Amino acid sequence: MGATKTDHFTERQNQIAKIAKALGHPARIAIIEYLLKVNTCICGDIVNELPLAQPTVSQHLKELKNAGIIKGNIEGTAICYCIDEKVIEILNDYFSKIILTVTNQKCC
Amino acid sequence: MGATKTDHFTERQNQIAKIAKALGHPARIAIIEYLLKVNTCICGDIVNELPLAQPTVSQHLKELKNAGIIKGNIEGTAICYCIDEKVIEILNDYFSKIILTVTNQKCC
DNA sequence: TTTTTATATTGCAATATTACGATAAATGTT
DNA sequence: AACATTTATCGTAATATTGCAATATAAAAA
Repeated sequence: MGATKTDHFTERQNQIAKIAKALGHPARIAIIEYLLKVNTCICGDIVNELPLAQPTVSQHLKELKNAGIIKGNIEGTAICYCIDEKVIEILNDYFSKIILTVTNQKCC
Repeated sequence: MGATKTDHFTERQNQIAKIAKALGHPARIAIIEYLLKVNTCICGDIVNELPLAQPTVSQHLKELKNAGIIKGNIEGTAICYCIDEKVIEILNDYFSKIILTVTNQKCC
């Protein structure tokens, strides 16, 4: 196997899992932190920031884009990347609700 | 390859990625949502809630436990599982900060 | 003690992910 | 046009993940 049975779960569950999965790699977290640090969309330059080869970084960027976490605008030779707040907001709302429920929980 | 180069990233980046990765599967999201729904630690019963075989569920529970997202207390024959708010709080804080930074960002 | 019930572990097949060298594609520069 | 620069894609090797049947383990119940 190795293939996730996505059709057995709700769309919402698959959505959250997809976003979380895209964030489930330190290189992709590092990319996001870099985009936050420069505090603007950055054109080029991401490859030099990471300890990985250019095709690997490109692949990670593709996955972040695919999950809707970042967006890229072509700007001449380079591509401008920035974080798409919409998706981060979805995650944030989701976990906020979890926190609320959990803290009201009578538990072990 | 297939192995993540964790030693090239900060401990923090690896920590966030690890938690996110554990949440990156719809079955594990479904488990968490079930734990929230019953609103208490649940003994047994998780297997019947999911459209997956018992060993598969056991494996997903193990991964959630390994990431610190849930904790399990042995209670006779069954095991009581519940969400560990500490880890969810780490994620929530992390994404809250991202949201704050992103919304202040002048971007494409 | 034997049986039942609940969960974990093992072993395996199918598929996915990670990483990178080589190469392609696209655009700006000379 | 020829070249340089930047990012994407292809191909491939190593490893990880997913899922389940079979089996093991552990504790309660009979």
